[in-house]
Amino acid sequence: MADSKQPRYDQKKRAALEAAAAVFAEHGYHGASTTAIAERLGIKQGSLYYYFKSKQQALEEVCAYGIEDYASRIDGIAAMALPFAVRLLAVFQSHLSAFRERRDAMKVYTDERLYLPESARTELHARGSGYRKTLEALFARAVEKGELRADLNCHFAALTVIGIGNAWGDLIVRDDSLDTTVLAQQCADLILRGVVQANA
Amino acid sequence: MADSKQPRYDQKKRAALEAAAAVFAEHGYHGASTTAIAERLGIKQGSLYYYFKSKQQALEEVCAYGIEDYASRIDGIAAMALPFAVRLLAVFQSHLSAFRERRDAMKVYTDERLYLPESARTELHARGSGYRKTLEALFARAVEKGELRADLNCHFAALTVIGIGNAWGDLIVRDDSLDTTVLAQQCADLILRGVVQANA
DNA sequence: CTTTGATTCTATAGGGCTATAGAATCCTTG
DNA sequence: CAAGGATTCTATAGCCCTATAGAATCAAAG
Repeated sequence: MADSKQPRYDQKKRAALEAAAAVFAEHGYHGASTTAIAERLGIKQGSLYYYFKSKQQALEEVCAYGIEDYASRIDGIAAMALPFAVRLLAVFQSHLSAFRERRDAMKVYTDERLYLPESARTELHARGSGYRKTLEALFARAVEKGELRADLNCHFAALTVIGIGNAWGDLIVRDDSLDTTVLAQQCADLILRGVVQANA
Repeated sequence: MADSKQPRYDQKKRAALEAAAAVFAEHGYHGASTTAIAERLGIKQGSLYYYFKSKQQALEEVCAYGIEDYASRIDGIAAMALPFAVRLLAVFQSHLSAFRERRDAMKVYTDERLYLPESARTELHARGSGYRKTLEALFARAVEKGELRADLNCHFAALTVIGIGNAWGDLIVRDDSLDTTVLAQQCADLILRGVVQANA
């Protein structure tokens, strides 16, 4: 009973989440209509409220879904003992593939989460700033070990890396032909070495 | 007659543009109501249509206003014969102060222009991709001169620089305490030298 | 003071949207 | 098949929104 019913519901709930993500991503939260989300799911507008209490709750869930695995993956990267260069590559790789795999939800998380009320944003904010802090610590440790310049501002560097990831994520979402693996390598390479001639 | 009337109109039209920019920036295009824009201007909702043909046209004008000086300034930078490092700093400086000086309009340009119909986006797109091409050429020339690594992907580098500028611009808009001069220096420094120890 | 054009106001048509309530249908299980 | 819960549908209340039309007000010029 509970075995056969739950999976069916969960499956459709997931589909509802993805439909909401897709419509939010395309039209923005305010520009999206519950009718459009329902249509994408193949049900009528009113039926959507079987899965979501309200439009706003749908946004909350899409945002949480978007950041979920993206945020958790960095802990894995931080746990491994690897050279900084490898870790940084992994960070970009993870960031960019999150945009590929959950493109709509990630886009919604980055672009639409502002429209949530303070209370709803708090939990999301914790995940997001946890990500930033972990990344920052990753830089700091590499500086201590002498892998990176001693004068590096780690806070600045971490925010910039996230910014680059989001900027390319935005482009990835709109261009399927972009190769995330190549892109991640280019990003890591740029941040590591800069653009100046090594012997200059 | 034409001397005394036009200035009065132009002044208020500009104010209307800035009111629209502020409300679009805060609530997004779809989330913004013409009532809110009018209220900020101190007039009634219906009166707004004396200045704008439609809500969409207001968005177009705000976007154009946002990108206007930002896009034109890079031509000045490209025209001057200066070392690449100085130019890159100027690019970041110009990009970030555009977000400071026209914060709302710039934010609207970057976040909301997608909601314009194709036709309206074409002209804006020309300005935007002109900016990108100029920046790309700037990188390419520096590579030719041996100032930068020969293996640098200039297209990638230009897009990343723009991405960084927009990412920090987003943060600047929401945090007045950030110093754009310092930030521009940090950005330029990071891109030029990277994070790795010079003697590593 | 009167005229004339510029600017703003009031009022409203017409539409779309969210959320709810209750009926209908489906599907499983006994 | 019959019962009961799960899922979807129909219909609608109630709200806010954009855009327009025509009246009212203001301000400069004669």
